[in-house]
Amino acid sequence: MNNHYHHGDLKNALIQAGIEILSREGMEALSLRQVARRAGVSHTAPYAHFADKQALIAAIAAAGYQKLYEALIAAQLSQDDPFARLMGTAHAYLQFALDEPDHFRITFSGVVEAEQDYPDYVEQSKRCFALVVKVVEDCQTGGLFTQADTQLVAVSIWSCIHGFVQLLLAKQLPGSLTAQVSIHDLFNLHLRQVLPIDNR
Amino acid sequence: MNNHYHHGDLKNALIQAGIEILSREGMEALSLRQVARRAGVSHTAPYAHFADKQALIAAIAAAGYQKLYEALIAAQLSQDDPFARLMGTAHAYLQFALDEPDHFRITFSGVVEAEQDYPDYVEQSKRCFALVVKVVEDCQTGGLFTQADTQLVAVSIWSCIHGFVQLLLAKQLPGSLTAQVSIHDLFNLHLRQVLPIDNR
DNA sequence: ATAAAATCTTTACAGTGTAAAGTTCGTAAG
DNA sequence: CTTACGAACTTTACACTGTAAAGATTTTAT
Repeated sequence: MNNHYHHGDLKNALIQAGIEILSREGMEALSLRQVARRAGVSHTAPYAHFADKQALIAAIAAAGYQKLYEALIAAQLSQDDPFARLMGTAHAYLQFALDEPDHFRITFSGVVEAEQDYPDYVEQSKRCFALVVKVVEDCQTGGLFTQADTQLVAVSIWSCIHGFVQLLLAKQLPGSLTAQVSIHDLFNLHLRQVLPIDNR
Repeated sequence: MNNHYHHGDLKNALIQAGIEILSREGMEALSLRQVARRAGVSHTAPYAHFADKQALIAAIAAAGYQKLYEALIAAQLSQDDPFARLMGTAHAYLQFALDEPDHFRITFSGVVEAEQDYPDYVEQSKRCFALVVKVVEDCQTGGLFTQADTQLVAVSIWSCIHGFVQLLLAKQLPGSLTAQVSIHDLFNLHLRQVLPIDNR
């Protein structure tokens, strides 16, 4: 019978509840007890699936990376031109951050301290970075980039978009810069470095 | 006599205590009660000087910006060449983040939600950004940059360094990139965009 | 069938943010 | 000089948090 025991898939329910709380009430409201409440279990039930709050956050962060990965994949598949793919990747990154600012923030918060303890999180992270590297490679093999060091170019591009998004979320950019407009300018500017001048 | 009343400069003592806690024990350990304990007052004494925890964090963040400002100023004064100043600025930014990672993080955490409620914080923030804009301007008037839009170039540069530092602190960059080495490469790469090719 | 393991609950405790009311002290007005 | 007041601080109180410990229920393995 349907007792309070054996929820079925509590682990994922907790992660999902956490994401919903982030979306509705923000980071401050994310507590183990609130998550448990929303999932309809006692406040210590999460400990059967997560060692501590950090572990739950790591799982939520991994889910954030996964969502980001899917958005990036979708953006890349919708474009043929390598440069357009790169641009679409940047937009998708920004869009995720704007849609789910607190989920985005917790994903990159560095709250996950001993990241080696959460292999899921590490793997999702690497997958995303690999996606950026790949699109950069495509640009290079397409003869678009003059720069040789793929990894360095990828880090440069990722840093630029990530920094922009972070500063935007933290409201540390001059108000005159609306997100949707300036991300395009910013990228055109940033990418002009690695492209032979003006072939787009 | 020296009763527990009228500490003298409790407000600043609390800010300093908070910074020390960040330095020694990290963000998790930063609580009003701990701060009060370290300052040698009761756990509600801070409420005479700060409306709530947010307000204390805003003050700590403002202090972080101030410290960053001083580091940037020092870096800029030690160089004559505009490009060297820009490079020094980037290094100083990174150095602050490496020296005091949690103070840096809380400064840019976006934890300060209603930032208009903390004019100190806003002003320190603007001062720092103005410093970046100024060094970019110097580069432009020195004929170094081909790009016209100073503000956009400044945002691009700031985003790149900030994103790199954030990703580094969150350990989201491939381990092969050691900070001190790659910040130089990254900046050479990033700045190559706005400089007429290869005059350094 | 029974033991073991996994999942969940109840109970308990120390730590947290903050509200409320009381205490002490500097200071300004009479 | 006194007195009253307001600022700075303490004590007390409460709801909430993370997490440890022990008990209850259900599944799984032997």
